[in-house]
Amino acid sequence: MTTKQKIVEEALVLFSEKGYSDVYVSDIASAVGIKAPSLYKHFKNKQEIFDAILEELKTGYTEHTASLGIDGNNSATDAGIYTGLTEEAFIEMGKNLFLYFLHDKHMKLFRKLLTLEQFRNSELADLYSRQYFYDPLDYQSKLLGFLLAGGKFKKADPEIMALHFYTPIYALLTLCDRQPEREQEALEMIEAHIRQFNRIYAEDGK
Amino acid sequence: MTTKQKIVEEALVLFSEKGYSDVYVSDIASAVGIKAPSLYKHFKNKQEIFDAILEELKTGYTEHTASLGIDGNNSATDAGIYTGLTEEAFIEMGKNLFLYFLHDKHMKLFRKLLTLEQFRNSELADLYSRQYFYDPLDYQSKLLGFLLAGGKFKKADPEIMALHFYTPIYALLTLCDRQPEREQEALEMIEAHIRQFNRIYAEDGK
DNA sequence: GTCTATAAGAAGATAGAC
DNA sequence: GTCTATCTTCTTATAGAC
Repeated sequence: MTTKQKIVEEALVLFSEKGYSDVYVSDIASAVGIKAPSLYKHFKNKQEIFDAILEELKTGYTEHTASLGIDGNNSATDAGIYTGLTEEAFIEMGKNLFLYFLHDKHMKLFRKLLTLEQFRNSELADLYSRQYFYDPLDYQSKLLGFLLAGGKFKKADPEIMALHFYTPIYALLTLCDRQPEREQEALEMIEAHIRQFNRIYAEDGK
Repeated sequence: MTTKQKIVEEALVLFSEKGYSDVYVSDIASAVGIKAPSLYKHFKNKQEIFDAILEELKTGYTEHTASLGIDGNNSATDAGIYTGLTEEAFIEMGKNLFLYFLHDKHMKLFRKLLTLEQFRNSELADLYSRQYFYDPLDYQSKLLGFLLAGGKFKKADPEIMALHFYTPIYALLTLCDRQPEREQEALEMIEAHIRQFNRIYAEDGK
């Protein structure tokens, strides 16, 4: 890995914990293992390091969503997978999704960065909303729309159903970002949540 | 209002937008209408201003929760109110709760402050979790427990039911903190959410 | 590309007049 | 209690040697 890449990487770690202003150029340099002035051979100034992080965040997210087929192209095949799932497998899938969001290094760092900078940067506010509200809801609602069409659930608005499925996971995610020691408790709530979600949305009499 | 109170008030406004480090003592002084050195006649240093805000947050929240009866004493009477509600009134109540959280000046400022400082101060992390996760869920689950006992809903775990009721509202609240222009859209989602919540938790055949 | 030395300026805090 | 002037420290950034 080049020094330039290391700088971006270490800066992201620091910014995600303390926010832009409380991270000093010398902190980043230290983390990389060089002195602050050397850093200016790679970036014009501190802001340019932050911008490089943003670029990575944006391109990375675009690639990620494209691969997930959030544009809707893959939902049909995804639904094919889900319709055959048992409740236990469904729960395992929910937990795994939560754990991926929670522990994937770049996901976590970017999410915390967005949390800290959302009120001062409207571009980041928009990115946060898309990444942790609209896109997951879109994806889930398309998926649930297919399951609904397949008769797996009682008739309901798939968008609200997605809200009911996703927002508990979202709330627990932000809880664990803040207090990682609550992860076990969060996982137990997710399991109970999905079990009850399945039950209340199950067709009458099931 | 004393100058000291004005300082705390204006500092809160500024901290909630930009976070502790990006607000300068001179900014606070300006907002109050004095010069920075004058401010040191009222507070020993910048941190002491922040601490005064925290004190206000903590005492204010204690009083607020006590008045709401989050300790459980009032849930019975509250349930008495809710059992007689029509769906429309239930929706109106949900919207009003959301709007109160969203627009009440101190609620909003403190919430944004907690959001910005949660990763650097474990006391604030804990306060955030209590204030926007555990306490609302406790309150709602007690309330829903009474409604469940009254036969208004199908049998379910009231804690998870509270999760299903509250977390969509929480997610929309944080969305609107970030992007206030989405308030109308959020209100519409809350209405649709509560309608569907009532329907899926309704006893079979209702 | 990395270093030491240092400039330039910002921000917190104090001294002392009024 | 508020002000102007000032001190101190911290932080970004540059200069120039290696």
